[in-house]
Order: sequence, then structure tokens, then C-alpha cells
Amino acid sequence: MVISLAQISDVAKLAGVSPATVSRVINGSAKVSEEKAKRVLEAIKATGFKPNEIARSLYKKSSRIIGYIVPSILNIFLNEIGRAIEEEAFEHGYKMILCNSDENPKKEAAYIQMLTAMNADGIIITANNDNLDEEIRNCPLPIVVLDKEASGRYTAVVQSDNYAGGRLATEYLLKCGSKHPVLMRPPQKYSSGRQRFLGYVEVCEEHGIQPLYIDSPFSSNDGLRCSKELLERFPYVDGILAVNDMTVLSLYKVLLMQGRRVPDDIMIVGYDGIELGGLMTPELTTVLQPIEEIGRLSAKIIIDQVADKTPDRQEYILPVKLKVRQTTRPPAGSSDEFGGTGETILKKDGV
Amino acid sequence: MVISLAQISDVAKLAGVSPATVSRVINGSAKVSEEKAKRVLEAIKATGFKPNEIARSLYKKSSRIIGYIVPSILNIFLNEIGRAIEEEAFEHGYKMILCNSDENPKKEAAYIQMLTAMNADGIIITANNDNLDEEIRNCPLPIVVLDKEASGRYTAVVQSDNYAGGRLATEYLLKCGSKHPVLMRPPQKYSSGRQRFLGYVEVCEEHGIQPLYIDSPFSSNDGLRCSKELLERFPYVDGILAVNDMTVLSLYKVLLMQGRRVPDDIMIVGYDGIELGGLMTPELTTVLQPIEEIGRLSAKIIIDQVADKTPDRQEYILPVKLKVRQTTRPPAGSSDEFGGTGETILKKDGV
DNA sequence: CTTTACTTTGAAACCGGTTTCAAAGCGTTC
DNA sequence: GAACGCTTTGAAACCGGTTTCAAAGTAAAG
Repeated sequence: MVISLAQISDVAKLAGVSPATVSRVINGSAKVSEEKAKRVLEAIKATGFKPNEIARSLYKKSSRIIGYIVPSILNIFLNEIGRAIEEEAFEHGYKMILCNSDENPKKEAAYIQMLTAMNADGIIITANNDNLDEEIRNCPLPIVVLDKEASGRYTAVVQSDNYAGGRLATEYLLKCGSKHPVLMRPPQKYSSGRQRFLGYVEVCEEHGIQPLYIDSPFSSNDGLRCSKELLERFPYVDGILAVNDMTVLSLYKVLLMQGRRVPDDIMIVGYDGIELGGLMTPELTTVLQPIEEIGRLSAKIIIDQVADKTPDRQEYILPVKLKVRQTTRPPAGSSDEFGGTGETILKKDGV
Repeated sequence: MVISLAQISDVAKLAGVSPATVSRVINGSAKVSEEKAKRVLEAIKATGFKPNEIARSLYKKSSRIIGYIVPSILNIFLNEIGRAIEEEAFEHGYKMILCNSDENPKKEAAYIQMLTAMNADGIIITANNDNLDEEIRNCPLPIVVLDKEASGRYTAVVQSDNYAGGRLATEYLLKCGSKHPVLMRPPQKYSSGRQRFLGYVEVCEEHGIQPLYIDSPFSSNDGLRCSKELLERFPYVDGILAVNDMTVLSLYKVLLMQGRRVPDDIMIVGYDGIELGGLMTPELTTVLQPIEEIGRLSAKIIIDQVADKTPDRQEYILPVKLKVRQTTRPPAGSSDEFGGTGETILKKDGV
């Protein structure tokens, strides 16, 4: 069953005007006599006319679409950011489309090309393969990168303060009395991972403690393996800085099997602040990334870019907080939030 | 920084041929002499030319894009389906874009319009608002609906066998010795919810047991409230059929607070079969929906539709299985899978 | 050597909108 | 009542590809 859609010429004919006039009525791009405008509006309603966005954007070179490319559609943290992007976008008359690159550079390239070719107004992309640089160089759209160092041709980089996050979690764990905190070290190929590691190491050194860590990927598949390995290598561990919130589910499983109690024997601090952390039992103490802000800011940058064409590249580093819940034994007299500078850091650098 | 993209005319000029010839080389749509083809390919490489998909699809009326509209980007079950759609699509040279309607009919309508306007090749949409019927009627694209009754103008409906799922979970719980199983009843406005309820009720009646239930939305926000209410109203409960896997996290929390042990005091059977169920502690016994098949089939239907234009509407009901893990006390001599017909039910009905 | 058949090719039309441009319509002013 | 300025309007060009169509070129057949 093919339904044929009304075109602008159909509307024009019905209203007894030219297509140009119909276009002017739709877009309000020029004055049209009240008389004719009324006839046009009626004709639009009668025909059920919806302008063909393809034709429109072929001329306008803007489709009011923001593309969001993620390595996995199953990453809850990234999806929560996506929701914020979507909300900000929609409030400004934009739409967000989410593309799953599946950690596959070919798909990533294909989606960048698709978004370019469909005249999207910008791309928000998360930490990705480095061999994508050529694709990005050839892409004329504004590109906002999440969670990556500001190298290559990007319009802006939006991140939370991973260094502060690493420090915050470590300091709190020590303050709660952990003597041997161990870090599930995030992948060092990402600057976010390096920064967090740095924060951890520095705090350890400031307290004269030996930094201990085990390398951990972000994917939840590896959570179980890493958790087991951690406990084997550091059986005396009494505090764990998880690579992210999701991994903590696996950690719980291993700890329970070994009969270790949380937070009595081992304290845990997660990372990200996804909603799931609050649903776990015990509820997860974690470093809150400003998920909402990251998403909204990224979308806003692209929307502003469309209007302004401001050419200078910027790097935004948003502050993090610690959300204290049940996986830590709080020191006396503490509230449920801890630290965080509250300041957004903004580095400008010309292109 | 604006990078201007090469156009087909630039390539043509460089290769000393007409744009038509370049187009023919790119698409293989007609024979071109080896000599010229070679020159064209070189010119394409030299200019870095990428055809503008907008212009292309304006003429072709196909963008090789499949739209997937979900009520929430945070629904893990739907995202796992999305991943399968994406994989199937990509293998056939299609791309999937995910649109988050946020349970907002306006957004839903906006995205349907967007996908129509961008010449997407089809839409896959999940259980949604009924007042969308007009939008769907006006949409000329193939539409596959997940998890909804076959009413309205749809190309196909793809579902898993919710009736069988309801029966399966209930039967297994009884077989494991539950005397008072309680159902977290899914929303009855969806046919999937009604079918599951029906399956539950029938099995109860067959065993001379009183059906007990409490209405539960799918959203994880309501999980805690529903779980508490369930235990208040049915304190003697010894088996719970959860509304979905995600909700079980909240259930665990409440049960642990009350000191009830799983599966010793209360057994739980989840629903959906998301990966998260295996990460929980204890690992969740659950009804496995054929997530991969649902996604791939939906995508395949649209891809075939593009090629064939087969007009008849179909309803696919895919079989479910029970995955036995740790939240049930298995009856003697049982394996880790239970029941399931293994047959896909296919209802054809002309339009 | 002419006729016929087939292949290769570029000019032009097309997809469905938006915008430019110039003409027509109308009111003011001198 | 002629000249001027302003507004409204439609014809045509445009966006960047794809495809049709007819012409030109080539090979085979008579």
C-alpha cells in the first residue's frame, strides 16, 4: 500500500497560487496577503501536505538533526547522556539520532559519512578509535567529542573533570578508613582514563600509600574477570575504585561468593552516577559525572555553532561530585555529598 | 572552519567526462569504457568526493535508513533489540537510526515525520500511544510494530509469544514448589501485557490456585514502589513473576531489607532476558524473549519490503524460553532450559 | 560500401523544495 | 496625470545528484 504524499505544487494549485507563495507561507520568509495566506493554509490542511525535508535540506544545507555516535547502544552511561542531548535538541527544534558504531571503525566512518551526507547540523561522538581522524578531517560538520583529548579537528571537547574525579574517590575512600584502596584502572588510551589514574596516584602519594591497580575495560562483559583477578592479586584489599558503576554488579557477585561484606570488609566507590547505582543493593557510593550537563552542553554547542559559526575551538571540563550511599562506611559527621569544586573549567584555544 | 566538499561536477571536470558518466561509474548503473572509468576513479580519489546522500535520495526516494523509535533510550531490553536491528541492517547495507520519543506523542509524531521526510526505508516502532494512528496512517513507509496488537495500518507486527511466556513462568514456578505465586502484572493497555496476564491466570486456574497480582509499569522508577506494595499486600508470597528483569533489582532491595532470602523464602522469575539478569546476584531465572530474532526479523521485513513490495500484512509471534538460573529452587532432574515450543507462529492477514 | 544493431556518451529533465529577480499592482507625491 | 517607491507575486534558477533520451561512434551483416 503506497500512499502518495501531497507536494507543494498540489497545494499551490488548490489554493490558486504559485509554489513560491506556498513556501513563503510555510516558512514565513516573506509577506503574503492575508487573503492568499488563508487559502494556502486551508489547502495545506485539505491535502495533508508535509514538506519533504530532503528537498528542503538539499537547498538549505541544514536538516536540524544532531547525530550522536556511541560505541555501544548498551552503554547506560552514554545513553543517559543521549537522553539529555535529545531533550536539549528538541527544545530548540532539533532532533537527535543515535547511531551505534559497535566499536567498529568502519561503522563509525559510515555513520559520520551518513550524517554529513544528510546535512546533519553536527555530530557528537564519544571516545573512539584514533584511526578515525581522516574521516573527521573530511567532515565539514561541527563535531563535539566527549571523553577524549582535544587533538584533531574538533569543534569542542566536553568532558567531566576526570582528574578531580579520580582524586575525589580516592580521598573519600581514605577518609573512610581504607588502608589499601585498589583502582580498577580505566583504559589508558583515553585521556579520561589517564586523568583518573593520575588523580588516584597523586592522592596515594600524598598519603604515603602504594598505588595499586588492575587494568579494566569499560565493557560489562569483562567485569567478572577483572573483579576476580583483582581479589586474587590483592586479597588484602579493603577499598575498590570501580572502573564504572556497571562493573560493580560483577564485583558484588564475586565478593558475595567469597563471603566478603560491603561495606564492612570492603568499601566500593563507583564511577559515572547512572541511575542503576541507586537500584543496587547495597546502593552504590559513586562519583557523579554531570550527565545532564554534558549532554545539554554538547547539544547547545552545536546549535550555537549553526547560528554563530564561531570558529574557535573550546574544551569544557565539567565538575564532578561524589554521591555517598551505602558502599562506604562514612566518617563521622559527613553529608551525602563530598567535595567537587563546582566550577566549570573552560580552555579556549584557537584552531 | 568550513570544508567545502567536492561535487560530482568537480570530479567530472577533472576526469574530462560528464557528470552522468561519473554517476554511472559510482553506481555501476551502466557500462562505461575502461579508459574513462579509470580516469573517473582517479578523479574521485584525488578530490575525495563523497556523493551527497540528500541529493541522491531526493531522486531515488530511498536512503537505506531504518528508523527505530523507542519510548525510552534507557530501556535496556529495547536497546538490545536495537543492537540486533542495527546488525541486520548493516549487513544489508542499511543504517539504523534510533529515535527517542520519551513517551511523548508529539516527539513520536515528529520523528515519524522526520523519517518520512528523509526518505527512510521503514520504521520500527515499539508499543506506543494509540493517538498516533493518524500519523501512522499518513506515513507511506513500511512500519513494523513491536509488542502491540495488530490494529491500524502496519506492515507487520513482531512479538514474542507473551501468552506462552506467561504460562511458562507460572508453570515453572509452580513446578518448583511455589504455593502462592504473585504476578507483577504488566500494563493491560498493551496486548503483550494482556497476553502474559492471560497465560498466568489460566495456569493458576488449571492448578486450582488463586491468581494474585499487582499492577506494575515497565519503568524502573516504579519498581521500588511496586515491590513494596506487593509484599505488603501479599506477605505470604513465595514466588514472584516480575514485570521485567530490570524491576528485579528493586525487588532484591526490598526483599533484602525485609530479610527474605532468594530463592529460599521467595523465588523470582524475571521477564525479557536482558544481559543484566546474568550479572545480578543471585543470577536471575527469567523468560527469555528472542531478542536477537525480534530485532533481526523486524529489520529483515523492512529490507524485503523495499525489494518486493509485498503488500500483505503479517503478524509474527516468536517463541520464548525459560532460562533457569539462581532465583528459583529447581525441581529434581531439571536442566537450565524449560519448555518453549520452538515454533514461530505466523498469522497472515490481507490488508 | 551501405544498412542495421548495438554500445558509449553528454545534454537535459527530474526529484521537491527555497530563493532570487523582475514585473505587476497600488498608493503617494509633485 | 506622470513619476516614484513600496509591496506582493510568479517564473525561473538553484541545491547535487540520477536517469532518460537521442546522438555519435563502432562493429557486424548483407
